[in-house]
Amino acid sequence: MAEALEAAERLCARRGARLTEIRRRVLELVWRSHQPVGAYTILERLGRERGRVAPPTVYRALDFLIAHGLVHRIASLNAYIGCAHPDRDHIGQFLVCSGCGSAAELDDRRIDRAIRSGAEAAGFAVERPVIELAGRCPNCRERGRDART
Amino acid sequence: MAEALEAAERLCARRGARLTEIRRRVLELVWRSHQPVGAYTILERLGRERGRVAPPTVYRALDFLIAHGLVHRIASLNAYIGCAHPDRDHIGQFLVCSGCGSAAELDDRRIDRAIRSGAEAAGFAVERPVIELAGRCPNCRERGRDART
DNA sequence: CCATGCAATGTTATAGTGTAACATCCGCGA
DNA sequence: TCGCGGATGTTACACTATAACATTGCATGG
Ligand SMILES: [Zn+2]
Ligand SMILES: [Zn+2]
Ligand SMILES: [Zn+2]
Ligand SMILES: [Zn+2]
Repeated sequence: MAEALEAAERLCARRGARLTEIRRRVLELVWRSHQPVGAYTILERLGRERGRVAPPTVYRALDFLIAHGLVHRIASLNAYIGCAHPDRDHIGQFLVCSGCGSAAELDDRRIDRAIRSGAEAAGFAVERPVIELAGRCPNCRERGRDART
Repeated sequence: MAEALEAAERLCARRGARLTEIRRRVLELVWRSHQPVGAYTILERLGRERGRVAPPTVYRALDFLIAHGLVHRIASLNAYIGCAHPDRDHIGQFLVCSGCGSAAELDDRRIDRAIRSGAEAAGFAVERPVIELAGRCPNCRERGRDART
């Protein structure tokens, strides 16, 4: 996580983007959670440090982080997660565990190729794929733990 | 669309599920829209016919329709769309056009295989994939029309 | 130094999406 | 008839996100 922060610093410096205090703090909070985290959870945690914080503050920071690929949004959860490889220009593919709530990022070229060629066969040009695979992570799978869903 | 309604009737009859007046009406409204449609849009349209209708009425109908595969939810749009092949046991893969707002369902085995094998390689068992590909449909692509995004 | 312009943030209010909880109705079988 | 379970009605609320406008703060050229 510390390295994620450093990577973010470097990346922003290189691009001339300003990783301000708030943006940096939001990024930290996203990383600190080991699961995808909701905007209002961030809001609340940020509020503990800085007194009252309003939703736009958090959403603007998230917008910035997402625009720079430092954070991904997981639409099926309305939640946000840090990206471990913001340098690579990539789309996210997510493995979302319904047992423990964790999410891992996958970056499988074959999946990317399959969706692009499948879509192309239908005459469709993919721009922003949303790939979010709900299921069971290795841990939860092994332990046959009760689902949270 | 009429045939979608009939298919729904048959499917529910076969399963002993009750396609009640409201559920049927919601299904019609979903199909009548040629784009993915939001729950509150359905709510409003349903309200025109039946006087005041509250959100749970619509959400319950949608839950039923989704459970029986008659309707899919598109998470990245918070919207719902009718399924043309409710018989086939399938997951949905969607091509969502950011130009005209339309959405087409794709059912590409190769995509399904690619995601399952990719996830499996990470020890992850996929249960409910969410595949929503935002991009340009053939029409909008050709006409270089202005994006809505 | 000051003007001034632009990006970032603060602030208030509101829009949009979805559910909990409990009441009521209605058809069907014991 | 009585009771039961599924469907619907009703109210209230939780959660997610954005619009609109005010303010701050910093860089940059005059
Ligand atoms: Zn990533
Ligand atoms: Zn798990
Ligand atoms: Zn379908
Ligand atoms: Zn289009």
